[in-house]
Amino acid sequence: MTITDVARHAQVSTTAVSKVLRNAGGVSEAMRAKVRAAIDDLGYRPHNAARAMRGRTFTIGVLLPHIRNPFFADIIDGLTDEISASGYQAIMVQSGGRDPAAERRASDALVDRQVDGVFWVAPACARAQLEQLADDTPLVVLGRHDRSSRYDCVLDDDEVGAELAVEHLIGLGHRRVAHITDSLRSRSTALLQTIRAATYERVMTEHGLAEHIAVASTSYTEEGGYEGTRELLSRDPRPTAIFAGSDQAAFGALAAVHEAGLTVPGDISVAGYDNARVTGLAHIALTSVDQDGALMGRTAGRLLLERIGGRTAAVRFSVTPTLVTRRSTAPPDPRLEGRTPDW
Amino acid sequence: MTITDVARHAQVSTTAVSKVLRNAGGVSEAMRAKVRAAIDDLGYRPHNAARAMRGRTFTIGVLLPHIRNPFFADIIDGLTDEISASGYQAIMVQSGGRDPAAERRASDALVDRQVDGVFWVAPACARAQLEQLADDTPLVVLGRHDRSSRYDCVLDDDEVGAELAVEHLIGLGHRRVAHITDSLRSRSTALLQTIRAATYERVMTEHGLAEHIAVASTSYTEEGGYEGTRELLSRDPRPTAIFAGSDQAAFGALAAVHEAGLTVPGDISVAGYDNARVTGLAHIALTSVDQDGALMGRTAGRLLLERIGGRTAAVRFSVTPTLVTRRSTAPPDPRLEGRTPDW
DNA sequence: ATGAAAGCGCTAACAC
DNA sequence: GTGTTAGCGCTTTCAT
Repeated sequence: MTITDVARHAQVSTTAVSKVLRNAGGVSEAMRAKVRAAIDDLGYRPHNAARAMRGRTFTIGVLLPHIRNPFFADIIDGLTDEISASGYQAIMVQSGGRDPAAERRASDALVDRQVDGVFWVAPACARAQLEQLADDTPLVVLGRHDRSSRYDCVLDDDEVGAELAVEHLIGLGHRRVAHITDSLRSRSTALLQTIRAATYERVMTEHGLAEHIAVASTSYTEEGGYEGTRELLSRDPRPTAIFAGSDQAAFGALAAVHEAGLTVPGDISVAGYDNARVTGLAHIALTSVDQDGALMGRTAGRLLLERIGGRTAAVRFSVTPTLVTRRSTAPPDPRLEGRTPDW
Repeated sequence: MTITDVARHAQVSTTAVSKVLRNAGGVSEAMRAKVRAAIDDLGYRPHNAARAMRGRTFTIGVLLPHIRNPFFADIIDGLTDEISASGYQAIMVQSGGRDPAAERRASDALVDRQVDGVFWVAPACARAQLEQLADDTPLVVLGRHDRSSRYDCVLDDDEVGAELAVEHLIGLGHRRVAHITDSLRSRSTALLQTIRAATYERVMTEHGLAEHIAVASTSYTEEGGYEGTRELLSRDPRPTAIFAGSDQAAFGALAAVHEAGLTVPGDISVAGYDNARVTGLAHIALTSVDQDGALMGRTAGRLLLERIGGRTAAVRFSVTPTLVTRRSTAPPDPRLEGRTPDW
């Protein structure tokens, strides 16, 4: 079942069919109707590989570090929603996130498959690699702070978000506020974990709490939050609040706190980041920085379609996060603040 | 950079290069070496679309209902692990899971992109649709119980798993054990949610607890577990234990229980199903039926590669689940069992 | 064992 | 506005 069959069945040329298929101009209404009828008659579907040889694949490649984070699901739902009417199909590939070689392979795999555009969530590679990719194919990057004139960026203001969380905890009366970050760093300050961690330190310092800065450098996963919290809890005195750099890490933190026989927020307050749609449904409703993943996903989809459509000027879309206060944060127990007086 | 460039650089024919590329026979060792050198020299990567026109795409299509379930992540990790050395690349597409038309579109999208094989996780469509797909391309299905001679099945024994969970709760002394299931049903008994629910009813009945059967039919998601539990808690007398058909639903259940001012396992025991790798790290460590997602993913990968390699005989791989007991289940509070005596 | 050449199904430049 | 036709890069006969 090829374009030739459709052309024969409709008694027209393959060119005409091709034009109708691509919604290209230069076809009469009558022609369009005839061709559409033939396509429906025959149940014809264009051969993607053949199209890829000369033109579009109508495929958008999505690179995700992994699929364990429900916040990514929010983003993808937004993207899918935005592109669903366009005839484009999103295909997702795991980039691994922590192994540069694996990440590169995943990116190459999409280029090799001739995707019409790439949506890359939280790339860990160097900016140069992104720009190189952007020269090949339209690119939208989510969650990086470095600027580029060759691809679009969608991000939230992580400095504002981290500040909201830390100010919230300090405002509740906490002094020993600890932080869990992701150990993956680049030399630049482009990675969101770097910015969240730096902001944490800045706000602590501004409040005269520099001596209480305590960072566990693990990862933004449940395991990372769990391990990081175990480490933080072993310090003396232990923190009374933990700002985890992601909700997943915060959930791991809750597990570690509970396992240590402590309560949240009685003994320790815990705040997260992302506020994925399900975060409010957690057993301990988690205080979290909200960055509207669905909106970011939708925007990324729109920007990518625009780029595929020919736009070359770079766009930077930044979401301002807000704090959603729930039950996992509360003022510290006065007895836990500072060392026990001597008298 | 095409195969012609490589051929010219190596001073051989394109045929020779093609053979080396595909590890086909009929090439001398010297030829092979020359060609490989040229490929390395030029940094050549085969053009996937061109290959797809005549041969393989070296791509495996994965259909997932969504990416919100960490158990799926376990499965995908297993799959990726298994196929990583084979030169195949997995691309994932969301099937939506609940809308038959969307599911069909997702499946078509993979066929259109000429994937060499499809791995379909928890399809909701009719068996006929699976067989039709299997006629087009090698297919491995995960989580369906209907048998077919045309594709391979990977599944766990959901009857055993559900029995383990319900027997565990009854064994602890619970009588009012409720169940949360997924409302998506097919006419056949092929869907795992149907089997888990039917087994729950069977075991309850066998223990003379038919009158206490209580099923909330929502979905296997956090939201589904939350809504289902709210409904179950509104009954009088309310259940003392809930067997949720998935861990995600169980997490939603925990939230609803907590929100109702009740405790787990003090007032209500909660058991789940799947035991994804992170389940043990939840704030309330969840009792769950373990079905080794990574093993299932690895097996699916192996079976698919075998099928792509030419096997046509159908294989059915079934995992026997086990119960992992954690802190979310305990004997019921005696005061909650039965109505208060009259004396 | 090696190479020449015919397509695979489509798009786009070009002719009418 | 419509049709003819030359490729896109690869695999695969079929000669040699």
